[in-house]
Amino acid sequence: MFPEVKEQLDVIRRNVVEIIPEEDLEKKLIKSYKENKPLKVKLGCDPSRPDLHIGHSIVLQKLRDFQDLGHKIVLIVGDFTGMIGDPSGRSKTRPALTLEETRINGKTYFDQASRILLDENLEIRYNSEWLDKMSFSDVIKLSSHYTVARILERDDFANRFSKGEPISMHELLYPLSQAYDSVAVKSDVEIGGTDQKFNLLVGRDIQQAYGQEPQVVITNVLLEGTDGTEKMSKSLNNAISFTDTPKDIFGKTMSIPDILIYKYFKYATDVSSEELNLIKNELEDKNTNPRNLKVRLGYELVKKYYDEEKARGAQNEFEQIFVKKEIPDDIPEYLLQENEIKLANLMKEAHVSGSTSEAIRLIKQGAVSINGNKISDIDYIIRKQDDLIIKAGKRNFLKVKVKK
RNA sequence: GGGUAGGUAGCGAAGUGGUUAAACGCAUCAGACUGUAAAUCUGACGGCUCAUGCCUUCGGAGGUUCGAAUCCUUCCCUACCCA
Repeated sequence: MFPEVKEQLDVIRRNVVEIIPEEDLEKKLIKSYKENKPLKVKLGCDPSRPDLHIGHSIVLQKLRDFQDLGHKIVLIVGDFTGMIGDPSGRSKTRPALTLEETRINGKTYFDQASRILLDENLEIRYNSEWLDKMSFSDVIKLSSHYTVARILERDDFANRFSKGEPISMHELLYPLSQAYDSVAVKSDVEIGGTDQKFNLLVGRDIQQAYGQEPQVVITNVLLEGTDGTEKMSKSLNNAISFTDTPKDIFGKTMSIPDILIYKYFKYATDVSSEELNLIKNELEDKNTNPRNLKVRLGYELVKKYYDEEKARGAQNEFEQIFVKKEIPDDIPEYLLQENEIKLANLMKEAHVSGSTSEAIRLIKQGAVSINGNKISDIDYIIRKQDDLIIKAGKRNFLKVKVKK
């Protein structure tokens, strides 16, 4: 039923950062093979930020590999831990969510994750199921299995502590509760990003403390965001989300720094390893314009989350606006009611700008044009005549329609 | 319980009675340029029918003063030290 262990290991190793410890994984695979019993592979999902981005796709893809090999994956929605908020990589305490909010977010999470995962060999659990039922003495018992010194080994806690930033008691419980999830579902393997390494390892210790065989930990690459430096994150405004429009996925891709091109191809798209090699060669060739590879990358990403047609469309539209500087086909419309109105006011009305002041600023800066003619008069008045197209900045268009 | 240092625009961080809508950095937006929504340079960046004008901001509420982010009172919040 399962492929040979060696073959499985090859698939599992691909694109991951660390397998801790690798011998244990092999042992578990051998056992599973002999007993014809799938491994349980756990992933904790953070329901506080349900918007999945292409950085998440790396871990999801790895889960998919396990599914394809015939193993069982368990997604744990941290609806209960969501009330704590994982402090990983954060410098601040995160806002706690209500149980209900985390449930709603959990739902959105799966809708998006299903673009990569299979429905079979998939189990979804909410950790409130067991964590909410723990008594205070259960919590004390759990806490007794770990020490403060070890918790403080975690970089982000250590940093915050030394900088004198607040760390609430309940945050210290986060790694423990996540570890307890592993006990509750008896996971064989847990996967996550490299930033999760600490939490994942705590899972091993806690499982042992509860008399279980410790899980194998697999960490995956973290993808930098479109800014090229910070890790991709919705809150840093550098993420390409699953739910972004084809236009946005393409456009954001075009804005990444050149050095990230290969990494994005490798970890975020479905291109084959042969193609990947070709891309690598092209990138090393000084005669290649990296822009062309970015176009290809944008195309691949849109294709992955939508389809080829949308990918072509997004590419065409991008070239239309930015290369040929034409007006895109699909732009917002505004129905003009007044007989005459100041341009700046209209811009605010139609949400082209956030305020009249901003609109005036844009006009002053020469960013606004009507039907292609630049407007520099801040008091410019629009009269009810024919339909017209206002352009503010590079990609902000508005079609003004006149009621006939 | 005692003590000390703090809470400033989206974020970080100056400013300790007037010329401060508040330095600077990041983020953001625009213009130029380009290989592109990269990089770089320039500018803008609380709101107002843009005006050497008005209004609203410096944890909250009061107060002193011609005038307060700056002084006083009180409340709330955070960190650290001592117990």
